[in-house]
Amino acid sequence: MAKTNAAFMSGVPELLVLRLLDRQEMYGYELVRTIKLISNEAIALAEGVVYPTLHSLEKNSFLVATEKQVGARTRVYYRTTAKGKKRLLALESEWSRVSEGINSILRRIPCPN
Amino acid sequence: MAKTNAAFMSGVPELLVLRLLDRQEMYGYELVRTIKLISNEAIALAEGVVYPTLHSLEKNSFLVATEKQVGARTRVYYRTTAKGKKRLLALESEWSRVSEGINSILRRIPCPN
DNA sequence: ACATTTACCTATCCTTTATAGGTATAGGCG
DNA sequence: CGCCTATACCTATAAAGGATAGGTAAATGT
Repeated sequence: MAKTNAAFMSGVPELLVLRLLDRQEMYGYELVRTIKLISNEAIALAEGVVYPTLHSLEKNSFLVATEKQVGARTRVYYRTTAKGKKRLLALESEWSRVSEGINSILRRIPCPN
Repeated sequence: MAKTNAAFMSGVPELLVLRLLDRQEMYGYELVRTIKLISNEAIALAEGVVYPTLHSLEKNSFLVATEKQVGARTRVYYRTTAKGKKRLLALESEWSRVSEGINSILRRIPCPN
């Protein structure tokens, strides 16, 4: 039961997964731990969120999967495709557009009333 | 048919509506225009999003409504309650936590491979 | 031996935004 | 006057996707 991130999470799993996999190939369980770690515990995506995200991204050809044997165990590594890189750029620009829009509203000094 | 903001919008209508109404009381239609304006067109919430948000916030006692006659027309003004102000603080802190978590991941310089 | 961690997965729930309508008044313009 | 646009409110339904809660199995630690 991962700590939940109530609001502001729509689109975030897709963005972060694409971003990390664009840096280097990783497997699902690794993504879960890494996102939690490098966001300073701010974002904890449950496995039940990450795996469906990976499958959906793969289905849309944003990612490709490669199975690797590690001892007797199989890991499924993912990396971004060219299409996935384009998708990532679009999401990043969407993120900066929206988050800056929000921040520009939040930054306004409240009226004293 | 307002321009749509595909992703990254969960929790945003509630946050922005509360934030603006905490500054000064406003009515729904005014919120729609104002949010679009002061976000530099980055965020356009349709009326079909704003009105249900207002009703839901009012139902939860985060807002109170006051009807005002303007000529022969009725405007419904909303302002935050004490409970709404607390809710706003919680959402703001949640927003900064999540958005900083995301940005701290996006900021990482990509590996050259 | 047993519990925990690693590693994968899916089904269902639930929230809530998006879309697409609808009503009615006010105001500008030819 | 007649028409269009802007103002101002509203709701019903669709659609998406994150949250939760499961489940399997191997590896590792105690």
